Amino acid sequence: MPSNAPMHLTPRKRPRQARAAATVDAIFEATIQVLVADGPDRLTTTRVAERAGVSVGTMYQYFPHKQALFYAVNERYLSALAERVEGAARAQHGAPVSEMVKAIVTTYWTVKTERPEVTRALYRSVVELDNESLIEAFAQRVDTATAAMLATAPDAAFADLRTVNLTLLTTIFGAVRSVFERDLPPLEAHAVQHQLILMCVAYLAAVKSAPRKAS
Amino acid sequence: MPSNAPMHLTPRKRPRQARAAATVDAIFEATIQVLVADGPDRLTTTRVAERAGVSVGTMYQYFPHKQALFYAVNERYLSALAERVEGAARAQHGAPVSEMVKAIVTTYWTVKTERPEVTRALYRSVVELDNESLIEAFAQRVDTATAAMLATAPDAAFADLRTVNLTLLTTIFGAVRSVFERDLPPLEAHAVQHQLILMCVAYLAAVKSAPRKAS
DNA sequence: CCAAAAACTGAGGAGTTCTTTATATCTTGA
DNA sequence: TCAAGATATAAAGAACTCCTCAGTTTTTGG
Repeated sequence: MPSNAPMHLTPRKRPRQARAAATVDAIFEATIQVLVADGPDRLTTTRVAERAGVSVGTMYQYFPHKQALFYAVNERYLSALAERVEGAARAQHGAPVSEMVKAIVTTYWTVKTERPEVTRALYRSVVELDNESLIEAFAQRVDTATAAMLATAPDAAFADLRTVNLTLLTTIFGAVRSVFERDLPPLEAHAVQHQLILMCVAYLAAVKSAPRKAS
Repeated sequence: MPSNAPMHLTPRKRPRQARAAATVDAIFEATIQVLVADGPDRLTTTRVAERAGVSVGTMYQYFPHKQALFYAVNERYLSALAERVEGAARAQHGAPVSEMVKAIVTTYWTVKTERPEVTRALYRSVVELDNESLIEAFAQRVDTATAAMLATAPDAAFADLRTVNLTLLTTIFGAVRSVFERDLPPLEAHAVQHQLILMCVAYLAAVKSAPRKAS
């Protein structure tokens, strides 16, 4: 909730009464629903308000403008996602790398797949705004968590942990996104998930204790 | 150019005179420029026309509506991209898998990086429309090309070539996209590119001649 | 050279969308 | 209980946007 978001995107005021908190929640929920049902460019303030069962004016009491709403929704989502991955990473401290990889891939994949339409809708919506800080913050959190995890691996050490970790995450995030974009049928998606784990494990085995980074 | 695009997205008429061809080109170019400069949701018919140095009416002579224009631009781009990758794949028939991987990754990465702002702009814009058929067609082309390539590898055979190929491409496409999304600095981006090749090679080594697909 | 075909123009109608604001209603704490 | 603060409302203005069409200009082929 407390965020280093660009100021122009921060909420206008916070709900103080219970009623207001419920309203804000309803607005968030409505935003996602509209996003899922109508797509990012049919998301209008009126539509969201209507769906949330409040008037437009109410929305503008909490969010200075549409973008801020968008931003807040994505922030929430990414924050929850980061939390899950952080948890998974923490749970694997000291485990063999193959277990680590498996856990991270599975967790990330699972979260993204739990509500596929939402995932898809948000993948599409992050585009609409200056998402740099959002992505950055998310990446930072996960980066840190998995780097710390990898450092505790008993069966491998990495000369350039930072790069290895970055590559791993880039690949995992990207692969999942690709699968969504191509809208692969569950069977193939699942197969890819499995192969992705193999791939990451093979990669880590190949680079572990390797000199710097071979040119 | 002849495409199996949804009919409602097909061009209205084709240019017959040289002048008209130039106009259409200018419109394409302008679309990309506006996309780069102003982003997808500030892309308006007026703005594009203005930038292209033609009147709005002219645009509507060739494209039935904005979406069709969008679609055409992306189709062009993806088609060119597919062509490059196909070429690279063809050139590697019979080469060792490590060379194959290197060539594909490098080619794809290079094309995407040649004009980074354009790449970024289009990554953002594909979202705006029913891009399924677009992505599908692109993926299909590349899939076919790389599968054919991999089948000729002298130093490896794959029990489930289809899945391996799919995984490979999903990963490569995704990783590149991720790098753009995170806006990694050139140094890190380059490092990841290198690592990605290692990763793919390690993966192929791990699964080659393997039984079916290990559960 | 000239008529027919092709290409181009751009003002403006019809419809949206964002956001403000004056007003009304609800909650809370003393 | 009741005033003050917190919330909610909905009408409406200003600003855009998409797309059309009646009319003009350019190109082409004979």
